[in-house]
Amino acid sequence: MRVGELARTARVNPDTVRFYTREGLLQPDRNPSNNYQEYSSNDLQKLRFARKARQLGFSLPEIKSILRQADDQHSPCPMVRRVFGHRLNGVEAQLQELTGLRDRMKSALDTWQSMPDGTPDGHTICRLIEHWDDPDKANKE
Amino acid sequence: MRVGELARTARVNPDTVRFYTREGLLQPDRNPSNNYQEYSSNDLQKLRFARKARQLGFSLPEIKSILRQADDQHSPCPMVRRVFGHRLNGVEAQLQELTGLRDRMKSALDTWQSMPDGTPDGHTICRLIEHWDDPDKANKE
DNA sequence: ATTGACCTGTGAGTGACTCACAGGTTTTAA
DNA sequence: TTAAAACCTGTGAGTCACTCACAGGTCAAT
Repeated sequence: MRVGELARTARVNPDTVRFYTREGLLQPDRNPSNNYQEYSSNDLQKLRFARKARQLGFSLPEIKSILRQADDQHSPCPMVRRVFGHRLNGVEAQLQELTGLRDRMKSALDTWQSMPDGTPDGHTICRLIEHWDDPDKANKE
Repeated sequence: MRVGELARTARVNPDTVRFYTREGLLQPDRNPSNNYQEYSSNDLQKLRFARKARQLGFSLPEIKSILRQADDQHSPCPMVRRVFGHRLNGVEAQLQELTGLRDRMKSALDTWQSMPDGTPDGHTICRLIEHWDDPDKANKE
């Protein structure tokens, strides 16, 4: 496959594929006749993995070394284990925080929902902002 | 308060405070004698709100207009409602995705845990990458 | 009076893309 | 067959939300 096809099947911007290739995450062959890049299904797997890993907060250098380790079947990988463990902690924390904030948003939206449409609610926003750290107050009159 | 104190009490980098001020999110008074910026407790509230909103994925322009609406008590705010609703959807989706990925990470880590330390596990990484979208397989022999 | 901790504005750097451009290639379809 | 559309190439610049560095001004404490 070439960039466009790879990008389409992985639902990724072609420029991202090119960028990852520049950065060495993907190492496609080259068609010597036209200098086009030729990606394998292995590259597709790597690309998919990279995108998921990015969502989890891994950096490109981290992803790159994980991918390198995977290529080299014969080396142990305490590093990968460490990075994974570390990231897992971060993800858990983020998840907790996000859940709390989501609930806060929801109740704010509920409050607004119960007001007739078009009602001036600068006050509600104000209260929301003022008591953002204090969810009980934000919901009260 | 001046930048330093505001930044300290909100646990934010002073440069971020300066940046938000440049961007118009915060509008401190100026001490005309020394040209220093003077922040109010209202600014502190706005700053705290802005940081939370950022975590929820609001952009700075979005936060800015929410803050503007809050300043202007007398205008309705269908826009704020819309932006909030929109963001809430995004946050929910992100939360769902993140939860799934977290579980995937956890089980991968469990698999690795059960192997003696230092064991070459390139295979596991490979399997993890190959079957990243297929959680059942990633955990099987 | 000097040190050190603050403040000022401006400009550059970061990470991870994303877009724009100029030019070469390949596919489609008239 | 040829022209147009749809690809590909590299490079460089733009984006967002910071973050750091710098050169110089201000202020409190010793």
